[in-house]
Amino acid sequence: MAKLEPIPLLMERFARILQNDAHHEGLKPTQWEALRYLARANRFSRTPGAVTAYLGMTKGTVSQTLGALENKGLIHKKSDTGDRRSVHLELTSLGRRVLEQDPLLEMETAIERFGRQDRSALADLLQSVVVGMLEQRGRRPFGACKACRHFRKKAEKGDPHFCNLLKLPLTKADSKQICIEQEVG
Amino acid sequence: MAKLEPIPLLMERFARILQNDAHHEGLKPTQWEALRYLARANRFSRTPGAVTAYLGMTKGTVSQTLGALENKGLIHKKSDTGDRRSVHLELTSLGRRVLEQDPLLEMETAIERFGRQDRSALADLLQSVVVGMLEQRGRRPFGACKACRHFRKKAEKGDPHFCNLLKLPLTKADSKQICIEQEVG
DNA sequence: TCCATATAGTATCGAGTCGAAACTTAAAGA
DNA sequence: TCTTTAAGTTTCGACTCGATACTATATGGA
Repeated sequence: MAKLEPIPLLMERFARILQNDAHHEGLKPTQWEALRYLARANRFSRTPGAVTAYLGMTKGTVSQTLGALENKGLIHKKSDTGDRRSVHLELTSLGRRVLEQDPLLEMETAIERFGRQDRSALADLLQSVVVGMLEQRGRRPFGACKACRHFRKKAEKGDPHFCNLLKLPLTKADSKQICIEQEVG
Repeated sequence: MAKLEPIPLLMERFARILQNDAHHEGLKPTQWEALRYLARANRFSRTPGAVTAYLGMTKGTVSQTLGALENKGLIHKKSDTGDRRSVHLELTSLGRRVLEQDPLLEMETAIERFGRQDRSALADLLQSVVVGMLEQRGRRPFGACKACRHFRKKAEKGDPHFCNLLKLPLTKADSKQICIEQEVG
């Protein structure tokens, strides 16, 4: 193995490769990121505000990106029946189909060459760094609902899970998705 | 530690953080990348063509980015006295000063929390992934001159090193910088 | 020598990114 | 009710980015 480059520079090069790959299917890198997020976010977290917080950008920029996705027919906007200021976002079936061509999947082959141990070590270190950097910047982690301290597991078979923050029942699907409100235990 | 996210998604989030951080000092992310590259490239590799190959973008885009850096007074263009098609790029002293404010340096604190072993493991895995992805895409690694198979170490104290591809003598500084021609042993 | 071809780089176009700031509704609180 | 806060959109200007066309110079034959 050749001499190792500094970690920040490796990360920068990595980020650039991802960025370049993400110019496919007529979508831009940021549009892919928003689309991916919406596919993984639970129903409380599929709003322009949540996308803004997740991506860490200004709401104006995100509004434009979501507008572009809507124009392409990949997402659908629906205003909240309760709070009429807020908007709910849903992937369309076309949006779901496009996501199957996600260029980020290309990365899998470059990672498969590692064994389970190495992959797990890499994921562990990366997650530490990412969470650390998010904390430094005062941002939420956006982890899975079920890994949140507000999550209450169903008591008996057949019951729903429960979010103790929003005071709402949760389906199994909800609990697997990422949530803007997530707070680690 | 919370449940681990998939590696591609961690990388995506990481890349986004870097991208957002890179909107400082009046520079854009791509401009930082080009500036960083030019600070680390040896004299054979400080041309628009080399920057293009390093960043993996089209030459038109890179030409514009370099134009922006020149307008800001951070780099200086000089046409080659031999081949009058080609251009040599140099950082100005202002460019060097701006680079001291590089937002990528912020990342250091998030990495310092790890021990030597973890950092080294992370660098090792990352470099494997990056090199693998570059190979997949038919791109050059752009490693350090002295790690290249064309590199010939100086025979005696006082002598220069030598590049066996370009048939040119190399200073110690040259040999530490990154080279577009680099090929691993 | 002439000419085709390749190479280094620039210019232009159109869609999109991005932060900043102004703006529009709508909710919430005093 | 009046003010403040919150969710989103709109507009602006500089820049990104691939695609395409273009200029100028080099190179390698016939």
